[in-house]
Amino acid sequence: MKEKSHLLLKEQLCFPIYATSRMVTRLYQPWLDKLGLTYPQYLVMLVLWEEQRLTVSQLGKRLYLNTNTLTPLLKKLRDKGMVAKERSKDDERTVHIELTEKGQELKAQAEDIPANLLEAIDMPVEELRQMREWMWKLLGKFDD
Amino acid sequence: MKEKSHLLLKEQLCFPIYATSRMVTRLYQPWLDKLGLTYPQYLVMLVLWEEQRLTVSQLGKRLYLNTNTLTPLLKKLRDKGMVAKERSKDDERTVHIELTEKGQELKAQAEDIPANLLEAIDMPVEELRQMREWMWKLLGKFDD
DNA sequence: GTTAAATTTATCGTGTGCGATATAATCTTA
DNA sequence: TAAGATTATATCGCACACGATAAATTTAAC
Repeated sequence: MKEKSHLLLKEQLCFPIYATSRMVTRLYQPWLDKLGLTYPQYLVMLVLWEEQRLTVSQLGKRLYLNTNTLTPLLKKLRDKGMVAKERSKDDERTVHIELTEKGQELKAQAEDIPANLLEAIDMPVEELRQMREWMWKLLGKFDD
Repeated sequence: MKEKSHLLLKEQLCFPIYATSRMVTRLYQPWLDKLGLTYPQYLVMLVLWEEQRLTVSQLGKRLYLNTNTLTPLLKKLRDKGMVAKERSKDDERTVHIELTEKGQELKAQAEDIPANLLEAIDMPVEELRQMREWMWKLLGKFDD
């Protein structure tokens, strides 16, 4: 008996995650444009709005991003006046990233974004919550 | 009474989708390296293994990708000898993408990938199935 | 205490994604 | 049937991601 191939696009888990990720990023665009941020830059700001000040590698751990992504991205955020970079005096290898006043103020303009996105996505809140939970679980498996 | 901010990273849906997408792509890497494919290239091959021959825009619709992504990607797949490009005779605007024999043969080497990924992800099948279903539903909302 | 290993950030090269625009071919309709 | 709209693909520019490597600093081993 011939076995069925498991290579159908519809059967993959990977593909809808990948496509949904890009789709969600696109949904953010109109709001992020108003803030002058790209989507990954917005993620960095989310973390900083929670923490105010942390090192590049701490940021990387929170967002699962390496320095080869973060370094140029942070440079752009600094150029926009959103963050300040300061090399630590204790350990000259580490660089602290800190919100500027301008970056702090931007938070107020971002407060509506989550609600607007929820509306655009238009799915039952419980399903979204469950998806979020499962994906965090999945991410947790590869925290190293 | 002061309202709680909804800008916490843990509360966002967007972020785990984004991070999980990159994480899953990383999990594919070792297997895709053996095939000499990148992840988006693999997605194109998945579609072609189902359809054999279709136009650039049909591919784009299936994968939610535009030509500005597909054109250079298809050029690379052609350089690797996986696909052939042929401008249609009926309508000279359209370009047909077709599997080469080499591209066809690569499918056999890919057959194990889904099972290996399932193992690596190590989540209950039912949860994965449900996630997949919800994400396809989400994608469907923005099919235009 | 000197040196090798480890840590932290930065740099480089390749491959996407995607908005904006260009180009060429086809269709439409007055 | 010819101008204008539409369609299909390609090109360009910018911003990630990420593997590989480098550079600077600190830690650890001897």
